[in-house]
Parts: sequence; C-alpha cells; structure tokens
Amino acid sequence: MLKLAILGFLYDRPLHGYELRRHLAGLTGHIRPISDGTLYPAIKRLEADGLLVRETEPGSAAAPRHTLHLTDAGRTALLDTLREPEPLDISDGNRWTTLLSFLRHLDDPAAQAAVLRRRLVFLSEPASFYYDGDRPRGAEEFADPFRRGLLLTARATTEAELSWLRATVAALESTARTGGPAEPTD
Amino acid sequence: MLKLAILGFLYDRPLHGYELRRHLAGLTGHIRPISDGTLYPAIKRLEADGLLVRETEPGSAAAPRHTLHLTDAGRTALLDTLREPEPLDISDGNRWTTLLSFLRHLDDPAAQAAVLRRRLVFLSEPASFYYDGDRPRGAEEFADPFRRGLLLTARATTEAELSWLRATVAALESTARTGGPAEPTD
DNA sequence: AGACCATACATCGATACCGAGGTATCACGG
DNA sequence: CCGTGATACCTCGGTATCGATGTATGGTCT
Repeated sequence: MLKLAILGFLYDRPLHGYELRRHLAGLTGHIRPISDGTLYPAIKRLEADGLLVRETEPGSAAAPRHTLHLTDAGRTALLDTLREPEPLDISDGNRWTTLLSFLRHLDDPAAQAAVLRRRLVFLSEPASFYYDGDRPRGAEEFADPFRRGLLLTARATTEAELSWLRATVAALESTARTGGPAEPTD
Repeated sequence: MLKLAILGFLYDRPLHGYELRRHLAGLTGHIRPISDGTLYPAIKRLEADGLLVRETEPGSAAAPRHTLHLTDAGRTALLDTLREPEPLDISDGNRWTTLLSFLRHLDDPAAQAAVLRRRLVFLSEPASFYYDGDRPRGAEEFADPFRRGLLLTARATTEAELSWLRATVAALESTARTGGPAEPTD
C-alpha cells in the first residue's frame, strides 16, 4: 500500500522525501501514520527496483534534498498495479482508498470501470462479521448493542458505496462506448 | 489486532486453534485473511505471556487438539485493552471493528461510553485525504470522479457512524446514571 | 546568545506477518 | 484400496513495519 501511494504521488510530479512524507500523512496519516523508519527504506527499495531515481539537489535546505523521479518502469509498475490490483487492494478499505486515489492515472474508462466492478462484486457478497456455522448472523440477532450497531452501520455504509459504484461504473462504461462523457443516471 | 481478537473470542468460551481460526476468518477473513503462519505463533506468544493455557485433549480428532483457555491474566489483559485502547484501535476501521466486537465484555456502561466517545471525537475532526498545504480539500474541488466519490462516500459513512455513536453514547450514559437501561433518543 | 522547532535524511533492532511447505488422522466416494 | 478433502497443528525464511535514536542546518522567538 505504501509502495502504491509513493508511486501514485510521484506520478503527478517529482517530490523529495519530506514532501512525500506530508502527502502520505494527509492520505493515511490520520488513520495509520507512516513513520520515517518505514518510508525511507521503502524509497530505497523502490530505487533498488529501478522504479524511481534520486537526484541530489545541493539546495538551500538543511539536509541535501533528494528529489525523487519516477522512471518509465515506475510509471509502468503503477499502471499495472492500478489495472490489476491484488485481492487485498479490493477488500481492505484502507488499501482501496489508496487505489481509488490514483485510479485517475489509469487513462482508460473501461479499465477503470473493471476495477470498480471488482469492488462492487466484493461488496455485494453476503457477509457478516459473525457466523453460526456457515450462516452469517444478521444485526437483528444480537442483543449486544455494539455488534448490532456495527452490522447496521456496515450495512448502511456498504449501501452508500454500492450506489456510488453503480452510478460511476455506468458513467464510465457509457464513456467507453460513446467516446464521450455521460451524466450518471443516478 | 489479532491478539485482541483471540482474547475476545476466548473470553466467551474455550476453543481449540481450528475453531478459533474459523471465528477469525468470519470476523476479518473477507477483508484480510489470517494465515496459519500468523495464528499459531500468535497463540504461542499469548501462551508465553501467560494470557492463555493450552490443554491437550487426547480426543478422537485427527491431530491432538489443544483447547485454549484464557487465564485470569488473559481476561484482565482483554479488559484493559478494551478500557484503554491504543490510538490505532480508534482510528483504523479494521481495528475498530475488532474492538467493537468485544466491547460488550467490558461490563461497565460508563467505560463503554468513554470508548465510543473517543471514536466520536476522532470522526468529528475535520479530515480529508488530500490537502492544499494544511487546508483539507473538499470533494467539490475535484474533477477526478474517484477522489470526489471517495470523499463523498467517506462523508456519508462517517455521518452514519456518528449518528449511531451519538445515540448509543446517550443510551449508555443514561444507563450509567440511572442504573437502568434507556431507549436511544434517536 | 540560546532555546526551540521545522526541515531533511538515515540506521537499527525487534517484531509481526505472510506464504509455502510439512506432518498426521479420519471419512467418504469410486 | 486409493485419492481427495476436511480436520488439526507446526516450522521456517523472508519481508515490511515500527519505534527509538542520531545527525545536520536554518529560521524564529525571546
């Protein structure tokens, strides 16, 4: 997820580590902060894999700043990930958020719609957090207000996301067919 | 999070590893599956910490089953975690789900309300995923349908959760004051 | 002049987790 | 009687992440 976020931000424009850090803090920081000890090794890994290059600027700042540029391989890697995300990127809400944040880079409405469809399918599957054998247990079966509330709000949020997904997929697939944009039918 | 889930399930009744595995698969499996290579070492860690004991049953099953029982220390550890969760348990939706699943074990409406309040405060903070310097950028500022949709559905789901939280906190605090249950004022 | 903070980068040990593989037993169908 | 799948447990190597700590410089406040 960190890898995806780094590639996604750098796709727009080169950044140095500290700027990247602040972008990442904005994206996922309030939910799960990224520490320096995670970020800098991650950058090194991406550099070792040839997905980005560091250009040292003997600039005015305190420490020598390394401006990070995506390579062609890096751009390709991002687009490949966006086009064919792993199952975890679809199912885990935190990862899905990251994926969605950069899905616009995938400059192909049909491919974008295909990704949204995967999320749509995932959210459409009957699921609970609690089971009686194989049968999912509904909110109504619980006296416990916490489990009940969890299931009820999960249901509501799933419905909200599904309706957005349906509208957006329809609009994207219409765009893909006609070559022009279409208003969501809502 | 895994630790919390294991303690939470075992608080209800002793289970052997395989049953625990299936409970965990129900709770978080569709979002993020737990592998054997994660579960069994986790059990060993909890045993080494004295939070649970394994009792070997020379039962009829294929492999000798180890029934897992919480110790008093394990029960205390669970209740402590529920009473004073780490910031990550509040902010990360996946962890929060786990926490909420076992919050009923905390047999004190005031303490339960205090935990819900922390989530309420967290969700009330103005937050975006994208920033212009320090200023959070709203959904309306994006032409990108994905970022726009992400922010709009996030707003809707946050509101849904907040209204549930407010109602439930009110009910719990009323219970704590009067000593008896109260209907949510809705 | 000194305190303090933001900027900017880096290392390191500990830990949690994953994935792949391994070892058994039992039940059931072909 | 053999394969397959479910039950049940375990190990090990590799990797990602965390938290603490370190090293600088420049700007601002007092």
